[in-house]
Order: sequence, then C-alpha cells, then structure tokens
Amino acid sequence: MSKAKPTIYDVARVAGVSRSTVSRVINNVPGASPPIRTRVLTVAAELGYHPSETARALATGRLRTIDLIAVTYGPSIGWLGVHPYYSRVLAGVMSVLEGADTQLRIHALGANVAAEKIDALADGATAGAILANVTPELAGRFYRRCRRTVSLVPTAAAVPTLEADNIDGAHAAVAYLYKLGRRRIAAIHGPEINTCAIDRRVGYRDAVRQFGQPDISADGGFDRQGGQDAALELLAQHPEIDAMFVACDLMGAGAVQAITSTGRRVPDDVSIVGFDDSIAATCANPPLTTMRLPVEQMAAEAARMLLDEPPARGYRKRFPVELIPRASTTEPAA
Amino acid sequence: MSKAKPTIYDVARVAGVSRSTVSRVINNVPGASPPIRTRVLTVAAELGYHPSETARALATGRLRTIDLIAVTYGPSIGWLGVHPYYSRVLAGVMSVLEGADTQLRIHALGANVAAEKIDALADGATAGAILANVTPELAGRFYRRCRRTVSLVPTAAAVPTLEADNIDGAHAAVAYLYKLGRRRIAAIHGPEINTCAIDRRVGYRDAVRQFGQPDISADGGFDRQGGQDAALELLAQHPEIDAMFVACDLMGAGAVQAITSTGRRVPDDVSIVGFDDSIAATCANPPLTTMRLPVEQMAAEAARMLLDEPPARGYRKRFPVELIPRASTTEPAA
DNA sequence: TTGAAAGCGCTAACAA
DNA sequence: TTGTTAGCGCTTTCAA
Repeated sequence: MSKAKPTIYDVARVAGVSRSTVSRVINNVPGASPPIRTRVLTVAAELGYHPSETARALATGRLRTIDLIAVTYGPSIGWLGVHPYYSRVLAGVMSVLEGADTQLRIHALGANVAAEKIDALADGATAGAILANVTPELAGRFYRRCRRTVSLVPTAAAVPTLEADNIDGAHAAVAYLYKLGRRRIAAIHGPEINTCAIDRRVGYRDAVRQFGQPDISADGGFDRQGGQDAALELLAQHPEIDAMFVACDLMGAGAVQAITSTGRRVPDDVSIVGFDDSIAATCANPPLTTMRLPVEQMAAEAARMLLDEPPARGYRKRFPVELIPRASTTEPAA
Repeated sequence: MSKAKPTIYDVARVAGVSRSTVSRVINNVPGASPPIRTRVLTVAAELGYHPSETARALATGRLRTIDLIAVTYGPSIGWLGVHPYYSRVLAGVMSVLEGADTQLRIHALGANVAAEKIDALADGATAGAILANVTPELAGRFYRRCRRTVSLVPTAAAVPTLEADNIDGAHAAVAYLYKLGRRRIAAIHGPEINTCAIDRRVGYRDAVRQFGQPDISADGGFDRQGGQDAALELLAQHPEIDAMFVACDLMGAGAVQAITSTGRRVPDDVSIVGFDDSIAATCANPPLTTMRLPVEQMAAEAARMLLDEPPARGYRKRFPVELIPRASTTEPAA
C-alpha cells in the first residue's frame, strides 16, 4: 500500500490520459469527452484523490481564503471566547462560505502586537479580509496594503464599511423608554476606543438632550462585570433613575443583576434597553429588550462582497437597528 | 510603481544575490555571511517583501494549518453563533497559535452534508484537525484518513481524545445539591446525539440512584428555549421539585427564567446547578452555580499536541470538572 | 559561503 | 478533444 497521497499525475497515469485532461475533468471545464470524464472520475475516486489546495493556489495565483481579523483590546484574547459578538460574525461569514470553495482563517491580535502584525496580514490576504473590530488607524493602515477589505465597524474614511446605525439605534432606545413614561434615563457606555460605543454614546446624548432630560452616564467597558459595577454606582448616586440604556447586552445582563440585587424590580422600578440582541439578552432574567444588530447579515454580506467584487474605496452601507421588546421594559400603554 | 507583490526573485535581483541566498536569509538558516544577510534583509524590507505562504507550503510539503471542525446538529449553522462553547474552543486554540506560524481554519458542517464533506477535510488537513463536536461515527471515519486528529468530546475508541469528566461532573453536581439538603432533584438533559450530554445523563442517574431519590428527567436540547420549556414542564408535573441539575448553562439560564416566572424563588424554592461555566451562567439572574468545563485549556492542549507530536491512537486524557458556586444555590451550611 | 538547478502539484496557454 | 510545455514562488540538494 502506497503511503503518499495520490497526485494528479497518479490519476493521469492510471487512467491513461494526460494531466491536463485530469485537470479539466476535476475542475469541470469543457474539453473532455464524457467517456474519458467518467473514467478519470472513477480512477480518482478509487485512488482517493483530492487536489492539493496549495498547488492549485500557487498555479492560479488566487488562494480562496477570507481572513477574519479581530483585535482584542483588554488583557488577552480571552475576550474572543467571551463576547458573543465574534460568534455571530463567524456564523454569518460561514453561512456564505458553505458551498463556496473558500476557507476562513481567523486572526485574533492582542492590542499590543496588532500594529506589527497587521502589515503581514494585509500582504498575505487573498480573497480579502473582514475587520471585525479594528481601530480606524489600524484599519486605514491595513487598507493601504490590501484593497479587498471590509470593516464591520465605523472606521477610517477610505475603508469600505458595513456599519450598523448605532447612533440612530441608541436614540431609538432612549426614545422608546421616554415613550414608556420614563424620565430619568441613565446610560452605561462602552470603551472610548470602540467606534460603535462612541456612536451609541452620541445617540444617547442627543436623545436625552432632545427630551430635555439629564445626561446620567457611566462607563461599563463592554463586559458583564463592568455593566454590573456601573449600574450599582449609578443607582447609588442617582437613586431616582427609572430607566437605563445599556450599550451592549453583556453589560445589560450585569445591570439587571445589579438592579434586582438592590431590591428594585425590572421593569417596574427600572426599565432597561440593551444593545446587540446577543445571547446575553435572552439569558438575562428578565430577558432584555434590546436594539438588534444584524451582525450575521452584515458579516455574510461582507463575505459575499469579498467573494465577488472588492468594494470601492470609501464604500459605506448602513444597516438599520431594530427594537426587540422583551420583559425588561414595560409594555407600552395600548 | 510596480503593482505586483515582490517575489523572492525581485529581492535577489535587487540585492545582487541568488534566490537561494535570499531563502536562507529569510528562513534564518546557516549559510549566509552577516554582510549579505543584512543587505538582503534591508532590500526585503524596502521592497515590502513577504514570502508567499502558498509557494512555501508547496515547496516544503507542509502547510501549517490547523482545522477546527464542528458539526452543527439542528436546523442551521446558526448554532455556531449562539452556543458559547465554540467561542471558548476558538479562544483556546488561538491562544496557542499566537506566535506559532500556524493558521486556523474553521469548518462548520451542517449535519446533512457532514458525511460527504468529512473525507475531503481529512485529506486536506495538514498540521492536524480538532474535532469540536463530531459524532463518534464521523470522527472514526475522519481518523481513518487523518491521524493528526484530536476530539474534544468522548468519541470512537481509536480517535485521540481530550475529554472532560462529564460523568463525574454531573454526579458531583447532584451530590452538591443533595448535601445542601435538596431531595427532589430534577434534571434537564441535552440531545442524545451528543456524547457529552449522554455522559452527564449517566452521572445524574447514578447519583440520584445512589442517594435513593427519584429520577425526574426532561430533555432540553442544549439551548435556552429548550431549557425554559423543559423546566416549566417539570414544575407543572412535579411541583415538589426543590432542585434542578441542568446539563448546560444555556438551558440553565432558561430554567431560571421558567422558575421565577412561576413565582418560585431561586435558590430558596428551587436551587439550580448548570454545566459548562459559559457566559450564560454569569448572565443568568441569579447567576448560575455550575460545573466548570476547562474548554479553553482543552482546546489549547489539543492545538499544542497537533503542533508537536500527533497523538497516539486511542490516546485519552481526562480533564476534571470543577464546581463554581454562585447564587443559584444556597450557601452550604457552614 | 554562494549559486545553479530540480522540483512541490497544479493550471493554462498553445499545438496537435 | 487531447497532450505538451511552461510556469506559479519557494525550498533544497548538489556543485563550485
């Protein structure tokens, strides 16, 4: 029994044809008679032949690979394992790649090494790259070396971007709480380094200003513990709070815990609206009303763009954010 | 300005040396004088040269890539985006690959197409494959074509496996509830197709039998909604229940919601122990006491094994499962 | 220490 | 319709 994996040459020899013919059959391109075609296919199956992606890539020049790049701010890449956002991006991308002969490579860069590695990644990209969570500066730098790039968060002007309407979403969340009769609407924000967090902050501020209500803000760092801590602090300093806008569901889940732990009830005493519609929203108790970010759709569309045409410089598409009412807010008066 | 990416040939020409020399310098192998070395390095930097992974892989025969394979049972690969388990596997693998010149490819196979695709994946694997959630049958088939394989769930005898001690963990969870004074300990189990779920079921049954208590079981399908539905049904049919063992935290979060929605209190009326220690456990309210699965560690070790030595046939390593007490159980009497 | 030359497995002109 | 012949960009003997 031969150890080595069969090559196209083996198939050609056994089938008694040339390698080009085998190649034509395997790639399903015209220029091979049906009888030959079936014979080659049979031999290939018998030998257990599978074309080498590597050789194919080298010969054609195009390696069908999409790179998904996430920069993890904070201590470690543990974030990747914790934040539901990445799983959703992954699921969206994979749904498109299923069937396409394209593979997905994942790169999680610690913030400290991101700058030095980003260039090599940009040069190594083939089908293209999806920037899941990269700062504008790094994204711009990446884009300079690799045109086939799509960012999933607001970023540098040149970089093609699919972005959720974070400002509008945050505004809508506050407006919803206001419509429900809430007047002391506090907010827990994400880190300043995150462009989504920045936009949601803007949306919140615009809204409370518009409604003539006070800006009561705290920082939660986009994780559950941060949300819990921030909520406790807010409640201690502003006991009159009757609603919270929380810039991501993970923090929202923490905020719910904080609120109920002080003896207040959700939604009666304090209503909450989160952001993302991640798994954290449905696992919270009561489950969170939230602004749904169509992450899977966005990621899928990004992947599709890369497979087809590289997006134009400065391309922008904005995805609407949808209110998903759940038990953390009272039903609006009918 | 030249559009094409510079090749090793360009560097050689500009530096006035042969391609072999450039190769030696780039790969840092002996056989190049310091002066030449620095010159080549300088030129390479100026040209922005990065070696082609593809060409290198073809020449050396080894492509440094680890394949992570998940079969998603159920309707779609949406599971991947929802279940926190996968993110943790990913984080564990990535932590090892950071630094190693190895890349990670992800494959999510729908259960319907898994059988036909698994062979091609096995043949295409290079550094090796990690089977995140593959049935014993498919895993065995995979292993026959690719020795460099590690499964993260209990599986066919031949396939090298890193497995959590699910049976012991489930037993310990029930024992803990029993020690806390609980006597009517119900269980919500995962799908029969999942070997982890099977083991946890066994552990639960052994434990209740050992304590002389009734087996009160329901199926929850490993998702939140399933956990919620199962819990409601259990409470309706067995109002005397004073504790629940829930085979994953996602279902546990749903169970907490179900229990509190019937007016019962957690942990006073019904105590809960989950499984996994996933993000769902900390987002639940109250947060779940759970049996922690060291998923990241297991995934990291799997990756490390593949990078070093392919594990021996039938290799087994068992990881202990640790109780993490949180607010969904009462504190044990001091 | 350096260079020349032969591949790695495949694709894609070009001939036949 | 089929085969012949160059490469793709790199590594790696083998000579010099």
